Amino acid sequence: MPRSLSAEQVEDFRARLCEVAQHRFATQGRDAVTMRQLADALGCSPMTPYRYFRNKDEILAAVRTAAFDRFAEALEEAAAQARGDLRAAGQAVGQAYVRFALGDPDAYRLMFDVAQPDPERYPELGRASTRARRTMSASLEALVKAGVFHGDPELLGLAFWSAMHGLVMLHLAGKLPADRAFETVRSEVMRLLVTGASSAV
Amino acid sequence: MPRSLSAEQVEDFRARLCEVAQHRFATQGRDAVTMRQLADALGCSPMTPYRYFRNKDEILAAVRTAAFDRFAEALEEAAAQARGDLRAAGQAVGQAYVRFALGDPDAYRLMFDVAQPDPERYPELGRASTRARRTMSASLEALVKAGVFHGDPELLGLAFWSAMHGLVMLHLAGKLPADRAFETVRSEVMRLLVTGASSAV
DNA sequence: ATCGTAAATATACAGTGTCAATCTGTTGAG
DNA sequence: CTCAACAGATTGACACTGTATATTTACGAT
Repeated sequence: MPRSLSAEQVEDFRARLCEVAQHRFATQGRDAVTMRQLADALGCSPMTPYRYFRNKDEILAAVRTAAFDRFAEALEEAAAQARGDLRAAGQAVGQAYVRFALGDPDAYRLMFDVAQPDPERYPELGRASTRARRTMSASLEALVKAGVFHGDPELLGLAFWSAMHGLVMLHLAGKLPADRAFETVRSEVMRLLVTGASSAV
Repeated sequence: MPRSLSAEQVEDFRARLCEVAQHRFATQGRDAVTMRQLADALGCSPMTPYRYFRNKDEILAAVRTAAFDRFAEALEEAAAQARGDLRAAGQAVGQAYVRFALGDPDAYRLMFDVAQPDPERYPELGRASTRARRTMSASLEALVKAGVFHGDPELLGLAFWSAMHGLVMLHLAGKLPADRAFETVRSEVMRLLVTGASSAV
């Protein structure tokens, strides 16, 4: 029997490749990243990654899946942190959302901005994405059930998500005036949304 | 002296090229569109467009500039339509925003979703983009001046813009549940924002 | 030592944007 | 009418891309 890669070795190579690929995919877009560049960065030949991934898009899917999972974990942790107080938990999840987006803009862009040719080909990607969304809406549903917010919980969730997503996208695209302005705009958006959601339908 | 292209002929070719390029850039992204495809669609050789545009990115910039100008015009028209009634004018501009985004998703994506390598190289693009933004915030400022909304007008403008942008982006990306849902989510977002903005700081 | 085979590499191909050289066709001057 | 001059279109390269296929390398079992 010839030597064979251990699962550990395989995972190690995949991890090293993903670490290099994540930043490049996020900042330059899928097409601007070349297999030869990635191979150079890893010190291997251009075809070696093909032993660990079917093709370029599978690398992209792996990187995006990892981003969704980290995102979901951050949200879940925030929700768990302030378990007792519903209002605090909702606020914590909202803050975790933007904190993650600003702290790891590569991951945020990978999740919501980088286009993936055939997403349905990668079930793990769908699972991770669903996991993130589930946590996002859970705290809002709780607030409605508790009578703090009024309206259809799912609808409220989409509305909050839309607003936060737009805010983050404009910020990451550099369309918001200055850097300090982000927190200002964020709290303003939140003020409007919370005030609106708190008043009866 | 040899024959020379009239300004009209030049503009005609540029227009035909842009019409073909706009949809492709918007739906497939900058890199997936090839000069050879565009040339085929126009029935010319791959190098002919280079006589009318410096390179591929200049074509992209031209297409995006046109989109911004059409967008600005739609907003300006809506604002002018309901001149007398401030509240109606604000609502009209908001509706014109989403109506345009949904009616011409290609243009919306070109403006806010398609990445342009060196935007600062194309001053016309910046001008058109500024024109659109100016109209967007003007009606909101008027509402604040009239005492209908409360808060910093610029901040309110950014908040409304963020929310609408996020909503449209999620819709265009197919992340909102169903097709009918868009209008539902839109009015919910608007309900929250308007309610929040109407209450005193 | 040598054989079998997994892993890595080398080669090759059809595609890309676009530079540079070439060709085409119109037009004003003689 | 002829023809040179030159704008505009085309062709042919070149260095790049993703990746299929062929080849080489290197290691464990005999």
